[in-house]
Amino acid sequence: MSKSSKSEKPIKVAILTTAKVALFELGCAVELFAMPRLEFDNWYQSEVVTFEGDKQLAAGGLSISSRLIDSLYGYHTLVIPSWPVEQAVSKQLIDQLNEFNERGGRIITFCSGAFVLGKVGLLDNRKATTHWRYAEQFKKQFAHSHYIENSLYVFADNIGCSAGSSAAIDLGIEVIRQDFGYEVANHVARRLVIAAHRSGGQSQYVEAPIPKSNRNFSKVLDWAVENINQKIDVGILASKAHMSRRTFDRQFRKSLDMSPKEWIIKQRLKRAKELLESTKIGIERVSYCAGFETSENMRHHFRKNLQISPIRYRRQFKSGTTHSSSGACV
DNA sequence: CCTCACCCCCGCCAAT
DNA sequence: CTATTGGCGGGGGTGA
Repeated sequence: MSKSSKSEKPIKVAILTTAKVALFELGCAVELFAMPRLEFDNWYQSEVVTFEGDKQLAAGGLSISSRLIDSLYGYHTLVIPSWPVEQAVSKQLIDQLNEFNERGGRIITFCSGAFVLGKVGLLDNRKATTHWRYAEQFKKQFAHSHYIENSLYVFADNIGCSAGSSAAIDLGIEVIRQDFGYEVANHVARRLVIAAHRSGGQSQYVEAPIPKSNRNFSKVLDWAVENINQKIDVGILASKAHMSRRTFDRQFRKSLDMSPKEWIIKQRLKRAKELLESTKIGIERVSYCAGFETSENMRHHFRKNLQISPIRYRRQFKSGTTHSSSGACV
């Protein structure tokens, strides 16, 4: 199943509701995927759906009426905004989810929605996350899945989970970025009036309500992103975080489940992708702006991480859509 | 592709 | 006693 937004059919999205659905997360899903956005061609075609009858009771006595379906056939993406953690998943839904997954459908969950995937077994041997308030229960209940601490969202191989409310939007924006590119994602973020670039863009990688010690940690990441075009020595990062090199390495692994160097390369790739998608800057200069120093180096990491060359990556996104200036970097 | 100097990362362990 | 810290060093990855 391809994810191109060219002149093909729009991507069909199902947003699943259930009794006692969390309204904020449901709202996020609707806002991200179901708002009409006439400014974009081929925007998602989304529906709120349920397997449970024509009305669900939500908080505050609000009743929601959504389309009753008995199959996920025809949808490309399923969003599960939340799920009452104690509530069982019906046989029908289990079967539908398995089938949907095997068919190559994409599933993203917000907050407690991850419990559905857990119960179905789709998170076995996979990285996952959920709202921190369910973390302990989640780890206990789904011992086969690899719970990632302190991460706002995880998304890989067509399955994504995110933590609480605002992380849901971060995940949604990431999905939009993959489907429509960097500029469109930014545009949507702007319309939602959320910070697409929260102070340098990276505080999102560290869960917010964590006191002091982690504060400078995220500051350092912000600093790194702002200076991504330069050489970045891990030792410098450690000293900026007021930690020994060894402790920094450990903290980093614990928070982000990757090594500092790995993270830096990810950031460089991200920057390079942005430039390739939204500007016409030459490859040589893109690699320089992203801090790769040489284009061979960049090509190496593109191949390794994205299985595609920079040029081909750019061509993928050249689809008569928005073209912007030649743009200066730094 | 290869090669080589350098840098990173993580297990180990002693110290706190 | 356990938990955390941080120095060391080897093996492996990175970059020119």
